[in-house]
Order: sequence, then C-alpha cells, then structure tokens
Amino acid sequence: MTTPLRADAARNRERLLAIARAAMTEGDLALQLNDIARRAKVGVGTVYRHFPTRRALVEALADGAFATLVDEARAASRHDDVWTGVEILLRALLLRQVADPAFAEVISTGPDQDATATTTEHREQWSAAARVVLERARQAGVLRPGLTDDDLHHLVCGTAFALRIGDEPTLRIDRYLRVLLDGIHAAERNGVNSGTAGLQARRARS
Amino acid sequence: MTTPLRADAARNRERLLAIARAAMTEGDLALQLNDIARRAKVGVGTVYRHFPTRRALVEALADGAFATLVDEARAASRHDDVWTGVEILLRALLLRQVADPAFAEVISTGPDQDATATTTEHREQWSAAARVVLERARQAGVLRPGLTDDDLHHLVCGTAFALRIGDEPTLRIDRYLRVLLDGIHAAERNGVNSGTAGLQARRARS
Amino acid sequence: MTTPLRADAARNRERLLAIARAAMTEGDLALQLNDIARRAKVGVGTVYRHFPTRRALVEALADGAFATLVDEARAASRHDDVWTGVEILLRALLLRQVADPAFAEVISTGPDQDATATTTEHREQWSAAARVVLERARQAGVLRPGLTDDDLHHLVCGTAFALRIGDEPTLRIDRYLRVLLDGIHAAERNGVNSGTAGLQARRARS
Amino acid sequence: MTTPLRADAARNRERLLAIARAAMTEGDLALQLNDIARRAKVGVGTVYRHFPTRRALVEALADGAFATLVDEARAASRHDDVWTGVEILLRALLLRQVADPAFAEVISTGPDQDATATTTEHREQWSAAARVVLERARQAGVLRPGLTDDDLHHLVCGTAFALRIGDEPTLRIDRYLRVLLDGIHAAERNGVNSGTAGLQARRARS
DNA sequence: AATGAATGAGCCTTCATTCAT
DNA sequence: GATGAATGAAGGCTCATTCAT
Repeated sequence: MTTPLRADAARNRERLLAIARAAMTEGDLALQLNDIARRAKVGVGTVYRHFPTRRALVEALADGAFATLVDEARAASRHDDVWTGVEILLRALLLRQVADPAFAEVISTGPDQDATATTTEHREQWSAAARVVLERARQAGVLRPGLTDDDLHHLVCGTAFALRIGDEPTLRIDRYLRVLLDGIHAAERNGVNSGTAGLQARRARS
Repeated sequence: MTTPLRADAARNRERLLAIARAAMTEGDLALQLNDIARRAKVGVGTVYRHFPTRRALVEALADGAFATLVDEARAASRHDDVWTGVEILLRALLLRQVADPAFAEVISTGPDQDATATTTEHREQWSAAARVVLERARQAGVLRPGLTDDDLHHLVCGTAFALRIGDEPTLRIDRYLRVLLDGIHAAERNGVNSGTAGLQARRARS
Repeated sequence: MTTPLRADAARNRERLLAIARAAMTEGDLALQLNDIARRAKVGVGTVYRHFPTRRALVEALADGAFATLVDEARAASRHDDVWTGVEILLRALLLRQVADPAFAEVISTGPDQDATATTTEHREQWSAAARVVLERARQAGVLRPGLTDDDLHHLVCGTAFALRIGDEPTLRIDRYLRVLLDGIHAAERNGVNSGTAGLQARRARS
Repeated sequence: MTTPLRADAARNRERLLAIARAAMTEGDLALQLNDIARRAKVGVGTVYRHFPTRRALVEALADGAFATLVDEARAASRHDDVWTGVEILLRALLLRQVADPAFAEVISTGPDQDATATTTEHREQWSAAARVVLERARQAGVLRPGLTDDDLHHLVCGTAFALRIGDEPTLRIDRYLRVLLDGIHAAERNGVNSGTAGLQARRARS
C-alpha cells in the first residue's frame, strides 16, 4: 500500500508463470494468453504487458530449465571421463525436455524468430558448453565420426519426442537414452560397416 | 475402392488430395479444409463431402504410404537375414515419414479416435508384419533385449522428428538411421558400458 | 422392367412421404429434404422433383388429414343437434393436429404463400363446411356471440399448441377441449358479465 | 446487477438488448447473434461476451417481463376476491406473452436446459405465486376441477399462440381471454352438458 | 426420371490483440 | 500498471438448391 509497484508486478509475473506452467503440465499445450489471464484472475492486458506473445511466455517458462541445463553442460565439460561427459550432457538435455514441455518446445525450435534476449543467451552458452564436451569426445575418438553438434542436438530432441508419443515417458527414459548413447558411441565395430552401406555390410553374427 | 466413385467426383477427390499434399509438403501442417477448398477452387462442401474432418483427409493422404509400408514390412519379414530384416523394416518406417508428412502424423499418433477403416486395417497389418520381424530378431538374439515393438516404433518416429527439425532432412537420414540401428542392435559390447546401470552409477560419483 | 415409369415415380413418392412422416412423428420438425433423401436412399434430386420445397412436402403429408377433416366437417354440418355439430367440428380440427404435426403446421398457417392447389382447395372446402356449422350455431344462439369463424379456428390451434407444449398430449385432449367448448358456448350466463368488463363483474358465487 | 458492469459495457448491453428486442418485435424470431451484432454495429465477440447463446439473449430480453409477471402474480394472490385473483393471474400471463415475444418463448418452454439463474428464479417465484392463487380458487370451488396448474399454464400459452397466428392480436385479447376464463370456471352448468363424457356420448350416437 | 456431386452463402464460434477506463 | 470490454478476422460446419451425368 506504500508504493511497492515493482513488487506487485513481480508477484503478478510469478503468478502468471506458475499458472502457465500448471496449464502446460496438464497438457494444455495451446497455452492461450486469454486463458491464462482468466485462470490467474488477472486482466488480459496484464498478461500481454509481461509476455507480449505466446512465445515470450513459453520462453519465460523455459528459462529456469535452460539455465540449469547450461550449468549441467558446464559440469559435463569438466568431467574427468570424456565419454561420461557426453552422457551427462545428453542425458541432461533429454531430462529437461521430459520434465518441462515449455523447454522442449523452445529447444526443439531453431534460434530464429524474435527470441528473448535471455533465451538467445542461454542458447549460446549451452552451445558453447556442449561444443567443448563434444569436441573433447571427438578428439578422444569416443564419439562416432560424422555426427555434428547439431545432429546430436536433433537426436536428443528426437528421443524426447519418442518418449512423448508413448505412455509413461519417465519409465522409458533410460532405455531410450541407452539406445541413443550406444548408437553415437564410436564403435569398436569392425571397421567396415559404418556409413550408408550398412544394409548389406553384416557384422559377425547375423 | 469402397464405392465406385463417379468420374467427376473421383477427379475432384484426386485434385483435393494433390492440393492437400502440396500444402503439407510446403509445410502447411495445419491443413485447413477451408483453405484446401479455396486453393482447389472448389466449394467447401465438396471438401467436406470427401473428407468430413481434417483427420480423414490426412489419413487419406497417408493411405498410399501406409500401404507401401505394409508391403515393405512383409518383404522385410521374408528376408533371409534376420537383422537385415530389422534394418529394412525400420528404414522403411523412417523413409515413409520423411517423404510424407501426412503419414508421419498418422503413424506418430495413437490408433484411437475415429480412424478410417483403411487406416485401422493398415495399422494392424503393419503391426503384424513388424511383430514377425522383431520377434524373429529377438529369437536370434540380435535385438537388444528390453525393447518392445512399441519402443522401436516410437524410436523411429523420434528419429523422423529429429530429421524434421533440422535442415535438409534427406541428407541426414542414413546417418541418423545408423545411430538408431547400432543403438538397438544386441551388442557384443565390452562389458563395462552396456546396461542401463552405467550412467547412474557414474553420475553418482560426479 | 417393361416401362412402368409412372408406377416407379408413384412408389418413390409414397416412400418419401412415409419416411417424411416417420421423421416428423419422431419429432424432427426441421424435415430437411437432404435428410429425407438420405433416409429414403434416394437422390436429393428425386425429392426435389416430387416436392420442390419443404412446404410442398409438409402439405403433401398433411393432405390425407386435411381431406379427412373436410369430411368430418361436412358430417358435422349434417348433425341433428346444432351444438353437437360444433363440438364434432372443433374436436375433429383438434384431433387432426394432435395426430399429425404436418397438418398442425399447415393449418396454423395463413393461406398465403405459394400453397399447393390441393391444400388451397381443402382449405376452402373446410372453411365452407365449418361456416355452415358455425352459422347454424349462431342462428340457434348456442354459440357465444362475437366470435368469428377465424377466432374459433385460432382458438382450436391454440388448444393444439397447449397440448404440444406439455407431456402426454393425448391424455389431455378431452380436458382441454372441454374447456374450450364450454368457453365458446353461449352461456345461460346471467347476462351482465360477458365482454371485456368481466374482471369486475362477478357471477353468483365467488 | 450481478457484477457492476463497466459504464461502456452496460451501454453496449442495453444497446444489444434494444436491438434484439426490435428484431424480435419485427418478427425475426430466429434472432441470430451474428445478425444482432451487425445491426448493432458491434463485433460479434461483443455479443457473445454478453450473451453466450441465443437462449441467454432471449432470456435476458424476457427478464423484465418475467419480473413484472411475478409481481402481478403476487398481487393476484392478495386480491380479496378469489376468482378475480385467477383472472388477474391468467390475464397477466397472457398479456406479457402478447407484448413480448421473447417472454412468450421462454414461458412456453420447459425449465430444462441451461437456463439463466435469473430465469430459473423467476420461474420458481411465478410458480409459487400462481400456486397460491389457484389453490385458493380450488378450495373455494370456483375453479373447474381436474385442471392442474400446468394445464392452466399450457392453456394460457395456447391462447397466446391463438392470438399470434391471427391479425391484430391485441384487439382479440379480451375476447379470447373471456373464452378461456369461462371455460375454466367451475360451472353451475345445467347438468347435461358438462363433464368430459358429454361429447363422446353424443358422438357414439352420431 | 433418377442420381448424387458440387456449390457457396451464411451461421456459429473462438481467440489474438488493442485500447479506453 | 492493471483491467477487461471490444474487436473482427478467420476457421468450422451445415444445408438448400442446382445441374451434369
């Protein structure tokens, strides 16, 4: 009642984020701003002030997860074991997506658009940290050759998608991740059989 | 096929399908019936007569690809080499999705809802044929244990998704498919690093 | 197979009428021509050939009832007892409406529009016969003065409406008809109290 | 009344009601929300905000008449003369319908559906007040036996219908009302001709 | 005659966004 | 800043009617 306008606004912002997060978690991926306003018992105008577009709201929702991910990526880059670093990195990217649909949406989408400054920054920090991990893996020869950073990024997003389209995603995380990690690991495969030729090249047993 | 369509009706139907396919291929995944009508220079009613819902149209678009896929799956089941059968099977599933967004939508989606008879039938035939291939592979011990038919289905859809969210999907198909196939192959992995337990164990220490 | 075209058409016509009647009786008062065509497994065109407009169909449905009504009205005009004639006349008009929604629609509606020849004729015959009955009643002084033929017509339609808007119309027919007939009977009321002044004029007991 | 409407919103609401009332009075019983919006030179959304369904609009239009009717019914129940109370009650019910087509629609329709709270309340208040009047009349023996409250309700609605389907309804009100009131009055009828049995008996002979 | 495909006006409804209060 | 009423483009869908086959 004094003049804590900032506090007021901040409280509103958190309120909106909480409600939006709840909505998304409940599976309401449309996330209509009008709807959020109504649920939050706040005028639409207020929502628009804080989040001028649906995308802005989604990015705001994803911010926390994205920040955490950056930390995890940096931690991964400091890990002693190079391959374990890769595992930590990709597992983190996967887990964040499974846990947070807003983040999944942001990360599966190109950096284009009119992204938030924060999101752009996160994206760059994440790329940088990931680059370190993956480059080390390549140097060490533990990462299957021919896969770019983007490829790995896409593959993890694909794995998250694979989890989403089935029941009980969380129960399947480890299984699917294992498949991915083994798939991208530089194989002590008997040389011949990587690349496109795979279909006819046969390994030891058939 | 069901009812012998009148010549003009058949022509219209094909016209609509062609235009709808074009729209989807251009990336217009919304595929609004009104829009299709306008593009086809046809009354809305005509579109609704042929395809009472968006879903019906998408399924009609996917029909051809789905039929082909069933054939390919059956061919896979007849292949001499068991593992090659798996490769053919999954590669086919992936290729159809990359080539046809409508099919990708149908196949990534549960069988529920009020699906077309044709679609339902295709789905069953596909499942049956795939089951044969995968079961043989399990018997032969070439398929990584613990993966259900559904898991593999989801993983291929995830791979298709991974291709979609990057540039030039077609150029990356083989690379991503290789990763997947190696990931699901029963490994003569060198002990340490297989099994689900690996990562958690390591993380605990990190 | 010879060339019984007429027979063919006639059969179709009856078929359509039967189905339309069923539809109306089931409470589908919209009576959409497309719908009738579908139910009759006949092309829309066929329906339109026989009944160029919904109204034409409704009138055709009502024809039988209307013809019967004319007979009943003529019978009423021949009845020995003048007042009984009135009762028979109005009861018939009411019963036809309760039994046949199509007829109720036709009879509650002015003669205007582009009515069928048959309907117009029926309407005239009915009016003529009713006029006889009612005029006799007026001459005999048994009909409340001040009520025109049209008034009585409207009042019966109103009674039919009163039956329609409640449950179990048929069970209430006699009750409502009794009210109407007593209301229009020339009262051996004690003179004073007919006309608008009613509200304050009181009869014997209050 | 429920929520203190913003000045402009209230103005709009009244505007819409006025225009809708005009439309109905002109005989446009369809009362399409789009149409009202256009006539009012207002966005469709505005209409939908105030009246989410056609029914809501009709009920809003009827509110005033319904409230008045409740008052009139209560006044009727307080009248010294029992029969006069009945006359006042039914006359009021009839007049409101003739004056207001929206009210006529609401009152001729069952209480089911998703009615407005206000309407539901009015309906209950009206029923209660009417019950008092009619029960007193039954006790006093001035109301024809065998007629339920609903019967009387229906009969008045029927009378309103009878007025609607002819020209110059207002000029015929008293005439028709007189018929109804005499019809439902407990008759000191001269024996022969009262009771439901009368007509059938006679018809048997005809 | 019969058919039923095509037409398209037009109703219903939602929702992102603006802006007066 | 907050509010929420207003806006209206746009999509969904139905159905009376026409007309080529």
